[in-house]
Amino acid sequence: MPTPTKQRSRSRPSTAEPTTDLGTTSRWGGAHLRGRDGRGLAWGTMRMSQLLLKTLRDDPSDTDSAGYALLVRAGYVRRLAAGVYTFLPLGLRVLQQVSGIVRTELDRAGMQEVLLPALSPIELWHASGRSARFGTDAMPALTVDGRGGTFVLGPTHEEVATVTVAQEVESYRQLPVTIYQIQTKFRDEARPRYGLVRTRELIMCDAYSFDADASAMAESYDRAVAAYRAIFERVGLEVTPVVAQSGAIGGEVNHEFMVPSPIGEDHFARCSSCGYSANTEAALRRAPAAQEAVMAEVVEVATPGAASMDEVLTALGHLDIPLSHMLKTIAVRTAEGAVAVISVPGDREVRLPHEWDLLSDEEVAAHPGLVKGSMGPQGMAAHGVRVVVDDAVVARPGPWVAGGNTEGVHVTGLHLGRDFFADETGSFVEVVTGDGCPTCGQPLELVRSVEAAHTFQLGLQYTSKMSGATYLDEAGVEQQLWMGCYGIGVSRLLGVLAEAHHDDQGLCWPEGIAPYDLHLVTLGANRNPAIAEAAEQLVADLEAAGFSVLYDDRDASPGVKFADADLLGIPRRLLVGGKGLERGIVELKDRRTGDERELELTHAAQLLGSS
RNA sequence: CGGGCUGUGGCGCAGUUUGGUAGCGCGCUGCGUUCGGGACGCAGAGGUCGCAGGUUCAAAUCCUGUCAGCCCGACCA
Repeated sequence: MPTPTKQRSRSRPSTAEPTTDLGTTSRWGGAHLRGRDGRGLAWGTMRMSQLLLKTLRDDPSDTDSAGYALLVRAGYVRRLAAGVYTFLPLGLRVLQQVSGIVRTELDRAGMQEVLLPALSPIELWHASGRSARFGTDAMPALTVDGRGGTFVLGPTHEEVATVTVAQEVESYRQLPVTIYQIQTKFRDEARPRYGLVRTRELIMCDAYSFDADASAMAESYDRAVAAYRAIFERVGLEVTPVVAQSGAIGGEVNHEFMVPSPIGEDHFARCSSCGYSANTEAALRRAPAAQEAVMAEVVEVATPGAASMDEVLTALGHLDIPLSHMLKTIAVRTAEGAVAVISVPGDREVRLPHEWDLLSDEEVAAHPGLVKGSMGPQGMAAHGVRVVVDDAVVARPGPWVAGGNTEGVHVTGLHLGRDFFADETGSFVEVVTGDGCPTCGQPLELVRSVEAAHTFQLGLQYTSKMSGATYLDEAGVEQQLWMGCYGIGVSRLLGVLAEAHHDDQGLCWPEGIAPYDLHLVTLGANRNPAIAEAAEQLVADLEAAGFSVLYDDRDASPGVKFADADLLGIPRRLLVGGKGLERGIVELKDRRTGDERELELTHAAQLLGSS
């Protein structure tokens, strides 16, 4: 239920007649004339005969998901360009509902709302070092050249937030402080998809905390995470915060907030028995059970031209070796800068730890001992290359098939501990459903999901580079600010919500998210003035009771009105028609369940308010 | 950024193979009949066929280029 403010006067008659008194519900009496109750949406009534809305019977051709197709068909959003959307009145109302919830929860957590500029001078990005990444895929930012120089259309706001707080904060007495904003961000997305889920222009809520030291930063972080959980709870989405990186390097903490969804572009691993969860880049799995080694001799086999696992398998076809007994070996640079090879079973994908990078073809070619397409872990010590092997290789020491470290040659019968030696072992494969949970050993499952929010403990990453991001401590000593940042995709949430709440007929918004509380439909009002009068009176009663109402006063056929009501997805539909009016009742239908109920017309507003 | 496909009234599409001057459904406007789950009749409005060149007596149709969009992949703060 909404928590309507009941301070509006009851003495505001609703009438279909045009009037010069803008204080009444005139024929122009849209919500925009009626004020807001501080936080939630404007209450009052929107007449569909006045609403900027056109519903579509068919799916537009460019829709790629059910929720997005319905948002377009129901007239909530329109696409202007790839990944760029217009919010029409209904869509904006939903957006405002979601941002209202975000605001309430963040304010409650002690954060303070600001509005940072979308445009920021590129010098700021030079200072943080992030401009160097603009040309890469790592940070596809958009820039504009103006008279004042080059500006970045903000993809995120760590720099601006840091500068802003640095200007205002001078003393430990002012800490901690967390600011947030709800604002449009710009990202030069390579491939926009799924309507509002992956866009080039997006509405995001981003928060930035500043603290005196690491432990205070961690406290702010925990508060932000708790606030984010509360937000997801209120919008009715299941969320799992997952560890986003292995944390092996640098101790940087960060979590992705994953919402399971059919339109998810990510997967995360989840253990239903102990609650372990991590995204696929960070997820570990328990070492497989040890197997007895079957000793075999090392044999070189010619595999001309075979570089990929499949090609090698084909070249060795006569030996009948399963993919899982082949070693996939790739060359990498570790976070410390050392060259290493990682060997995993051939039927698994390598998981690179945080800040480890694949060696480029040129680097491989330049390194003696590394042969692209024929790499193996044996004999690497002689070339100063570290050998990292996955636990599965430890569990089953041999025999393995690997590259022969010579062009066109592979080797069979390799054994760990005899023919090659591990400098480091661990979980280096991407987990798959059925792998053992690293903490409890029960099977993990992979869940398709959307990243709906992301939180970071940034530490001194920005504040150490941006000048003036310091404060004086109790001893009068200058200290650097410890920073955290927290982003939640507000417009993306809309896309996820539409995907999560719909059926074959249309959208089914949850209460508190829907653009209006009630959808009032009349049937036959143009032929029977009594129906129009009854509906007008009901609208007035509902308004007085604090409800926002979408009033279908159009002269349209019943089928059209019903179909539109289902499509728009407002939780409860009220129907005033000839049949019911004879008995003095109005019919109430729940959009989601389809349950119908009759209410006494004269007390309907009261009954709805107390139910 | 690679590979594939598609651009024709507001929306969804046919027409392109075999060049002959644009059509269907929905929507829209007017009038009338209807009216409790996307009604019907009659009369209308609306398109330089993405754009630019070229071939031809003639181009939505053939050729070249270009732009945009979609799908698969790569990538993803």
